[in-house]
Amino acid sequence: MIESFVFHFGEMGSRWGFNRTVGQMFALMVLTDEPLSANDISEALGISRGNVSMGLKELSSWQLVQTIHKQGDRKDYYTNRGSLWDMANKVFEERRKRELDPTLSLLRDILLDKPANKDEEYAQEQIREIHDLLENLFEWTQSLQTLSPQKLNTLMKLGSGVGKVLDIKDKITKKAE
Amino acid sequence: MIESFVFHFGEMGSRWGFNRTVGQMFALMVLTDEPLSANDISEALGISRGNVSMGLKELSSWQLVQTIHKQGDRKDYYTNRGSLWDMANKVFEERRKRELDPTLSLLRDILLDKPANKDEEYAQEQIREIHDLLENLFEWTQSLQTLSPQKLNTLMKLGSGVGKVLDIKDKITKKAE
DNA sequence: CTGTATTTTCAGTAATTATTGAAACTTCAG
DNA sequence: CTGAAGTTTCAATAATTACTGAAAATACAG
Repeated sequence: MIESFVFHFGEMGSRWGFNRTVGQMFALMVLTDEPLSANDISEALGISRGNVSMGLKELSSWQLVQTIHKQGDRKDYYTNRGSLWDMANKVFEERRKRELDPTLSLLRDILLDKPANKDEEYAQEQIREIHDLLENLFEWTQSLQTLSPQKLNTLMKLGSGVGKVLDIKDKITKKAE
Repeated sequence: MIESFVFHFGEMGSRWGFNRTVGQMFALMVLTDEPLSANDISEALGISRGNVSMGLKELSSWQLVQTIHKQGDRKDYYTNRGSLWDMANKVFEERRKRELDPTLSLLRDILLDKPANKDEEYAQEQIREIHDLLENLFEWTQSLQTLSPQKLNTLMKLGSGVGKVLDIKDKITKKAE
């Protein structure tokens, strides 16, 4: 049971921005109550000690793990940091930083150039559209992250019903004019 | 200009689920008004003819390209399919299918098992939390896709202001009780 | 139909990315 | 301090993934 989960999240992990073993390491920590030593992880997953060290470094850069020191024990112990919600947030944010940020900044640069001919003009139009779409998306996801988990949950539960709520809001705003 | 965009989207493409050359091919088609022949693409990107063929196949499976036949010309021509919005939607949906679906179904399977001991009990609790979170996310993104582009745009523009709108909705619902 | 232009396939190879393991480094109990 | 226990680094290598190009398949103008 734990195995199949850990294995699967290794595969999935690669889609979420880190590689197989890093994904497995993280999954293992999430499913294990007790903090684990680097050796525990190495043995549980059958990977080298060095690989574990690199994986922990990677997960730290995502701020997904915390180190625990037991007194009278030289070893470091590791466990996942924060609630599941926090972790999901972290991954989300980190990916936005790594994927959306550089793209947006490149697009802005390109849009500063003057198109040299018809073709470039068309290309730039397209790029502007992409830029605007991504920027909207960027700002939106950013603002969603400032919402409390409860509010976000309400919003998610609302589903497409959010359409109706928007209509109501429209009416109210119009009345106020 | 076009080059830097195409190049960059090649790199980014890998994050969006397809590889470098497929990303570049798609970027090229988006920035080019005229439909392109497979040879055009091969030359423009400096990649082999066979690779183009495989890339087009991949992009078709994402329903991102359409084939155009010019009469009196044997060659096939290709261009991106649908508006930018449609394309973004397609990528989004396809990724949900490929990433979220299999994970959810694995999690459901695991949750059917009876935990054999304390450790597995803890693990299963964690898995249940993850399952619930992902399922909510899944349903939410699905319902967002049924919203009209305009409504979605309003929602995005609203940003964190959506919190206030939810409060208003709360009041109204309570009054109605 | 036929012959040729075009596309697709896929075995072989190249490029990239992940992993190991031994050496260097760090830490801290005694 | 010292040295053993522990961690990190990184060059070498393994595993994976992407790409090429030639051969097979397909499509279609004449």
